Amino acid sequence: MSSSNITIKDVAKKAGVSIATVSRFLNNPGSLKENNRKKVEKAVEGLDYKPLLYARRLAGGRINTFGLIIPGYEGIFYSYFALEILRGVAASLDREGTDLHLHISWDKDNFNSSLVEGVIFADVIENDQQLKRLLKEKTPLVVINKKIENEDVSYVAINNFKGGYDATEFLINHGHKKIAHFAGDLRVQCAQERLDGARAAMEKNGLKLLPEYTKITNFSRKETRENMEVLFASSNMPTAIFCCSDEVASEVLSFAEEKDIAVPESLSIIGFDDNPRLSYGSLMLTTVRQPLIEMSSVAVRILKDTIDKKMPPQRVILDTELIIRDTVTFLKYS
Amino acid sequence: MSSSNITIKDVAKKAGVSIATVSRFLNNPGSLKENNRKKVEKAVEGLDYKPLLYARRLAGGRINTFGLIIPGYEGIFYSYFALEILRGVAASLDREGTDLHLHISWDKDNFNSSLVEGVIFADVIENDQQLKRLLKEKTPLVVINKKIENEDVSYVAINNFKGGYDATEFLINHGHKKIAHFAGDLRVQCAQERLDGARAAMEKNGLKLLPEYTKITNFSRKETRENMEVLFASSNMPTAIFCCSDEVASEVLSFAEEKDIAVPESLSIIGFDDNPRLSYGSLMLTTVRQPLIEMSSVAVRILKDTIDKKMPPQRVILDTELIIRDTVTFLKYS
DNA sequence: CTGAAAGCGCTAACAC
DNA sequence: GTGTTAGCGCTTTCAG
Repeated sequence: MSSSNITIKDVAKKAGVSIATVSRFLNNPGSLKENNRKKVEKAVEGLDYKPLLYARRLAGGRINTFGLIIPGYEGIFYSYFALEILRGVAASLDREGTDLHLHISWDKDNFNSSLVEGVIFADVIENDQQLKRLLKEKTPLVVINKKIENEDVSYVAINNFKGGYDATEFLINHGHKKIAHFAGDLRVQCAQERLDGARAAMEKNGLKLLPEYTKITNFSRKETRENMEVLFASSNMPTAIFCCSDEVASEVLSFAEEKDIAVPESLSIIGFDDNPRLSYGSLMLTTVRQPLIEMSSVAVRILKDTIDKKMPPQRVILDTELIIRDTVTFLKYS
Repeated sequence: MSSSNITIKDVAKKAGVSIATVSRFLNNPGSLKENNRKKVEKAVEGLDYKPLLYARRLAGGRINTFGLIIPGYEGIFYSYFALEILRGVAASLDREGTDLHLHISWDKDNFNSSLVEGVIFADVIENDQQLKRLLKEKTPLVVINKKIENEDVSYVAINNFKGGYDATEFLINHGHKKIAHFAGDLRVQCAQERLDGARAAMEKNGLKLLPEYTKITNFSRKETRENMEVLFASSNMPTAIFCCSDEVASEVLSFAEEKDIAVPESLSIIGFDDNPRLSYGSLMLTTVRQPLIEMSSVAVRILKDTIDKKMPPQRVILDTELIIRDTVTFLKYS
């Protein structure tokens, strides 16, 4: 229905060769005699012929398309993280002349890998089964943002633990002791790791991350606000908050503004992401940068290598970077 | 290589029926006898069978995938427009259980439609040939953001002329006469239409959009700045600028801040897009909102209708809305 | 309602 | 180098 109807046969007839020769022209032009190559080339162009990729694929050929699976998990598709990964992957693939098949994955696991040559997971959240299935089907794949240790699979992630550690220690070095952490959904690996890092930094410095200062926001603005309200109502506000994401930090910032809590004088804040939305204006967020674009391009590179060169799974961990801006200050001893 | 290897044959054997029956089960389960349906169902689940979509497609079946083509045109993939269309289309398709095949289109026209059932163009910029080709191939398609009048093709666009007109008239109604327009690349239809609208509003009110106040920014921050510098160096600054995009308006805003030009007191500004990035903070941008998400979902619906119900091409024009915020004020007569 | 069989357009042995 | 031919896994007549 949606094809131009000209097939390899038409090209063969017009060029006066067999369909096998046309196929060879398509896949390995160098193997043709100059003379034939020209004839076929002319025929292909004259007919504006494009091979039917699914037929090619069925016969064992390449289709030059990678899949990108983004977990349906809450608002992740609207998160800075997901969009940036999407951008990065799309840009990298574009450079390679590969197309992108995007799949938002809910609980159904209805992704059919037959339309792609390999798959990139933008994190794995509650879709481990899907990952396992694709692995079993021998689909070449690479996971971004989650370290999968119990399977033989490529991943590219960041050192969330160190990111959390550094941010928290930075706060401690500024004299803070009453430090809170607004964590993400702890079922999400990076959230747990950031929390672990924060906790480790506290303990390393003879402090403790108090339970009443450890709040689960699930990366959500709404839950962030609820937690801020609880904290604010208590008579025991922390002097600094390390947040699991810039989005969460942004909500803390708004809350502080509403309640006239001076930032950073009365409350220091650190985010996580380096979302450009929060890097300009009169109060720029101090945050932990994660190299999302680089993660994407590394993932694409790895996937290409596993497909083209049948390279074994690779595991890459990239570093975060603390970006120091306006929202942290030395604690005033009053 | 990336398939689970279980085919319709295996299912048929396990269920004790013919492959034709399995095929029927897949496409129209209602046509089977209760008894057989159950047997096949059990076999499919037991084997974790997923049909190979390319084989299905080759045999004439459905694959449930739409293509989205975004022009490679400069930084469009990084624009608010493109990302929002992408989001909107992805969200709509997700609701329908349809997958998305994303293609960034450069000058090569190497998009192969055989992997999709229909195509959505996020604007058409210097890839008219591609559009024509797909049309010739009878690929079901719909164009977003460009009115294609000389072909029989569906589109969903907005009334850019009216958007430009309203914005400019709003400025005029605030006493402005020295109004500038920072236009986009005029080869892009919406840019031309916004300019036309601005010009019409001026003339309707006995004014004229002066050549020296009509600047081509090509939607780029850099060119916006260059134009601002020229304007600023001249002794004849406008009192208001209507910009072709929020991005451009944002650059004007930055420039004004740097040069201590008070906004809106000395310079009123209107953008176009309603990019949320500029809708908060201490100075919120007055702008023309275009319903990008709605455009996306309408496009998806039209495409589905043309494929499923073979509906004829549809043309939809949505309205813009002037969002009044902080950056326009009445001109002070000094 | 079900089975047999003929392709869909292409690639990949296998001969020549 | 090139042509012939046998499938790839599925849908779809066509009989029964």
